[in-house]
Amino acid sequence: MAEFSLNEPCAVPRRRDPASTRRKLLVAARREFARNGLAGARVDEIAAQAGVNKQLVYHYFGDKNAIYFAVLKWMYDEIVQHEHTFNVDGLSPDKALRKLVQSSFDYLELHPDFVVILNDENRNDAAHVRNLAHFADIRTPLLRIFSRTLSQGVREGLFRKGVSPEQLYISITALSYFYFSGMPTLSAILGKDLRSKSALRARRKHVVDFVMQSLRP
Amino acid sequence: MAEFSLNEPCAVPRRRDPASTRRKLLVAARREFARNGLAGARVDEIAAQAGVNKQLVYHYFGDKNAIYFAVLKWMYDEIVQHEHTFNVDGLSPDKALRKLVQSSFDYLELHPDFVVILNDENRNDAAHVRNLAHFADIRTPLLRIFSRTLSQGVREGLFRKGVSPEQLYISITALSYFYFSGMPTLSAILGKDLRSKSALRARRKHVVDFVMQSLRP
DNA sequence: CCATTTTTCAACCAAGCAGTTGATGAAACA
DNA sequence: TGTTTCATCAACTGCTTGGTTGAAAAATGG
Repeated sequence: MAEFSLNEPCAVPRRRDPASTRRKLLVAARREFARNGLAGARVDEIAAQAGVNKQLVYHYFGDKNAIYFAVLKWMYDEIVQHEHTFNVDGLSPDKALRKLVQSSFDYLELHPDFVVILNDENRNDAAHVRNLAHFADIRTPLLRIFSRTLSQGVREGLFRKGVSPEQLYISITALSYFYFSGMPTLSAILGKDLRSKSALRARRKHVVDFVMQSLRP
Repeated sequence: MAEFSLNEPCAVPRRRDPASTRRKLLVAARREFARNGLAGARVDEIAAQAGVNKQLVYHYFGDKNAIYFAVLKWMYDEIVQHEHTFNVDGLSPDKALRKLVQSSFDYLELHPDFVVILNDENRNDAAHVRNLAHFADIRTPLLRIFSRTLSQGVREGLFRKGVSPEQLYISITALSYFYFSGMPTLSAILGKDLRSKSALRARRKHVVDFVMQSLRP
């Protein structure tokens, strides 16, 4: 009987490509953590989705927590990079704020993984985000832009006085974030699909209006 | 050598008290699910915290999912009951809304478990909440009160036109909910403790102002 | 007091899981 | 070409965990 092994070298021999393997693992991990959270995620599943052996998770990252941390750092870098592309120079404070609110809504719409992983991080008492703070100033660039825009708008008489930039930052984030983060239960409660094109458009408009109206002098 | 068993009847013999046992299990489960989510929660831990044998979880509820569902239903009943105590009759729409916004903030402050369990439910795509919808109309009473108050305020010229009650419901909830749900990461980012008395008071005031200002005609 | 039902429990099991081991073979470089 | 380094893998280990079993103890009811 002829020996026939599934383990012989493939017709297309696999190449050694550590960078690509690492990246594939990160992508798979992000999906898996988003779907199931840190506790619910399965290392086997991450490896399978990445199409590599489970041991490589340990080889490249150390353990489950370490790859989770790497995913978190990756997401954070993405956000900071994105926020650095914001350009509101030359815009009046109200136009600028409008644009910023829209941007933060759009970002969350395009990155559902971020929302759900951040939720998990919060349940875990931000243990890893706190750790991230050792590497970098995690105060997002957006907060600084908000502060500048707000105070400039107040000076120009476009916005009312007495609004704290930090509170505003939390509120603007909240209005968009909660919509996406609570979408499943909200959809169930309201009995409509909040992910539909029209629902998204309606929410986006409401959020912008709500903020701008609130800041009127 | 004298026999000495840890299993002999206790000095204070345990009483059979199914109702109390069930309740103790629910309380423990709620804590455990809040701390670790559905996937992360340990049935052994629930039983231990309740001070009873693990098998009682299965005896009274069936399986892990079933007790999770029971916790969810319990929380929901609590909320509905709480919202039924709202009484804004006789108040002008603006006073009424102010009171409602404060109440929803206060409720979340007093029920951190609720926030964190609802987050988990959302990550699970609201699978259980959807199920809850088979038992009852889960559209919360609060939504109806909002609707009435809003339209009355518009009629009386106290609020601007064109605000959808559903969007308003989402926004008011968002402004408070996100503060609590995102507290760990927000605290890390802003570098201050958002759970402190003064921070809570400041946020509460901001939320109320933010909403009321936004609704001005 | 005895039979029956309900509540409680310790011990156990099978499956699933994070993490380990030891080997193979491709690159790198001498 | 020989040696070293490192990416890759299959198979395994030990522990955790959801769930089961069979029976003792407490109430119930005659």
